Amino acid sequence: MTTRDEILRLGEELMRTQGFNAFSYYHLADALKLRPAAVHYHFPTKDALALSIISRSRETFHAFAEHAAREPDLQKRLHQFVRIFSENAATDKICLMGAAGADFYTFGDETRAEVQLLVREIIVWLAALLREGKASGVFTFDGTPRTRAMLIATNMAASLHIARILGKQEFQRIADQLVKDLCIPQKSTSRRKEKS
Amino acid sequence: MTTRDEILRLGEELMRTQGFNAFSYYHLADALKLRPAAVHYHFPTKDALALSIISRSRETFHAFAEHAAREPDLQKRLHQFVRIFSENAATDKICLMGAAGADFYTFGDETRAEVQLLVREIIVWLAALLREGKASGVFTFDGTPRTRAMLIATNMAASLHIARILGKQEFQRIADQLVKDLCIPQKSTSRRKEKS
DNA sequence: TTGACCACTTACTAACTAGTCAGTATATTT
DNA sequence: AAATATACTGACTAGTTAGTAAGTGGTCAA
Repeated sequence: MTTRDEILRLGEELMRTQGFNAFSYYHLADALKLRPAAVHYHFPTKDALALSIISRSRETFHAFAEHAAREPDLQKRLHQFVRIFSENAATDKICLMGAAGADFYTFGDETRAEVQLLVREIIVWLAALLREGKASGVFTFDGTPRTRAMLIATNMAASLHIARILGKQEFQRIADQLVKDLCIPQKSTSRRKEKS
Repeated sequence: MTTRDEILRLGEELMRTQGFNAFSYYHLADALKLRPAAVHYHFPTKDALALSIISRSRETFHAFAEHAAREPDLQKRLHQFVRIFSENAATDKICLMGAAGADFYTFGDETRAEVQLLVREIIVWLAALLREGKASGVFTFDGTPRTRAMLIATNMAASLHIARILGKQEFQRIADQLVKDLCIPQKSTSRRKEKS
């Protein structure tokens, strides 16, 4: 692992635990046994670092999407998505959407655009999963796949905050109900509902 | 309005726009035409300020709850709750739950406890509304009122992040669908479903 | 009118902040 | 062997940070 990658990894971790404005180049350098100037060598400004962190996270999500595409069971694919957040809840991290959303107005234009791109890609991926799942009768929901994707994404993002504040056990409660809502068309009847 | 109140008001605004670690006592003092030491006079440490901001926000919510209790129509009461967030979306603010959740680990123990109290109170209030609404046939949902309250609270909190990142119009989409989910028992059939 | 209290200001500190620049050791290329 | 590029270090700056301490002007009560 290169120094650049280590800075990005630690930078993202600090961003998602303490917040982007709660750590400095000194913190990064100290933890990686470097001088602060070495961090500036790789990322001239802190905003450039933020941009690279978001960009790297986009690539990570692309890799996830590619991996998830090999899973034919759409319900399991949804679970893979939920598991990303579940792992974050376990390590007291919030997601980049939550972290970058909070620090949004301290970023420059380019970085904001990158955050926008990341969120859009997540929503688009999730909406496609929901659309396909609805068409094949695996998922049931009202409204457009995109709106439903945003409801699920917001559930996941903020449940990481709730997990920090009220306790980790709350995450699973939220996630389980969310999946239930989508996967059990009619709980009290056995009839399957199909629309459009 | 006293200086103390002005500091709290501005502090909360900055916390919910820039983030708690993105403003300083100098920023507060400068905007209020004071010296930084005057801010320290009212709030000795920054964590004491955070505690007071959260505490004040709890009182604001208590006042809201008292006001909302006078509304007999539960659907309208839900709309009043959603309107709080709608106003925040319009002014590019995130809610205190979202802001405090992001900065959670930079707070001291007392302040964290106060954040926990705030979130718990919101969840308890919302769960009570849902329970009452389900019993009277106004709302329909699966799972416990508390879990459903957390799903709705997370939708509201993170939709403010989404509104910043993707645009304000996204908030209303999310809010409308959320209300629809709760208030329209069966969209394609006219049968009412009751459980427990 | 004295004294006490309140809400500050002035002046300060020590630590930290992002960011710069001139070097330097090491490897790679020519 | 010389030139070049990479990945740094050391030393630095100018500005900002939270926080302190001593003093000041005003109000109010005894």
